[in-house]
Amino acid sequence: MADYYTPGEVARRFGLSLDTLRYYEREGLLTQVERAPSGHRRYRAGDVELLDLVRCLRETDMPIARLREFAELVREGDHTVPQRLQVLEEHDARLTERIAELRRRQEAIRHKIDYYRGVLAERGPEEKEEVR
Amino acid sequence: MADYYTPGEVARRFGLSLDTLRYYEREGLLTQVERAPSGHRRYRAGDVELLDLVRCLRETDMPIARLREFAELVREGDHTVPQRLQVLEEHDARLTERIAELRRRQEAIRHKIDYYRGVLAERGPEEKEEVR
DNA sequence: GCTTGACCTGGAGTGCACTCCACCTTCCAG
DNA sequence: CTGGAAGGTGGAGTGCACTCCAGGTCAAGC
Repeated sequence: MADYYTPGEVARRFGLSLDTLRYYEREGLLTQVERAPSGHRRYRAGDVELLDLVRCLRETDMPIARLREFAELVREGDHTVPQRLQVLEEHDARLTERIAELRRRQEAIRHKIDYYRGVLAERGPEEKEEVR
Repeated sequence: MADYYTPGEVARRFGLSLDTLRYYEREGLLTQVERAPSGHRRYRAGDVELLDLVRCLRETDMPIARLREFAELVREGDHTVPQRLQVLEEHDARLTERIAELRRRQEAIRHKIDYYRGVLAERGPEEKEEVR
């Protein structure tokens, strides 16, 4: 139990494949990951923390390109906090809008469901014989 | 003002491109669309209604393959209403789960935003001079 | 020492949902 | 009657986010 995580551990923890993990690194979504002398990756707490945010943003559909920009800001240092904040605030707003849209669409779908239920309720009774 | 819509009208109405409209038809997401003798498509009220549902399901991320299955049920006739209902109910449940997940992720993102704001508030005051 | 499982790299391949293109026909306002 | 907009077809191309693969190296228990 050292002070770092192996690729396998990280992959399991976040439900990502090793390939995805490496892909994210190649694409610059993580700060440079340390290596053992053997070349094996060693994920530190900071890597895991950033990855946690990355996954959070990915699962809310932030595109890889935007995530890369964000990761670049992180790499540039503490003076980019205002820009990072802006990225997150904008994403938060998008997310609010997206959730609202999904809710609206869900409403419409539920109306359709109700309509179909009505159809079944109306014709169901007298067709019970016929159908079976 | 006839009792049908042209492709352009339908595309504008739903915010889809003509290519997408034709693509949906090719993929079997619509019931067969009528044609004028010239070959031009004529969308009837029924087509528009189905397309409205299709778009609703697409914008809530139902895959094309599943939409095709649904459209096939529609083409098979009224006796498939129970299956259609099942498809919609399942999608509704998925959607509920998806919305809940987005909300959870949004919570996490907002925590990060608050954290960044804290960072700025703490170091901001004495750096105001320095920064500008 | 050897096997087995985890890890490495560079690069190719995949699946999805469009999107674009070339080239031809049809419609309709002036 | 004509020019431009709208529409048609088949097929190729695109962008995104992975995902897979070959052909190796490394670590650890027996």
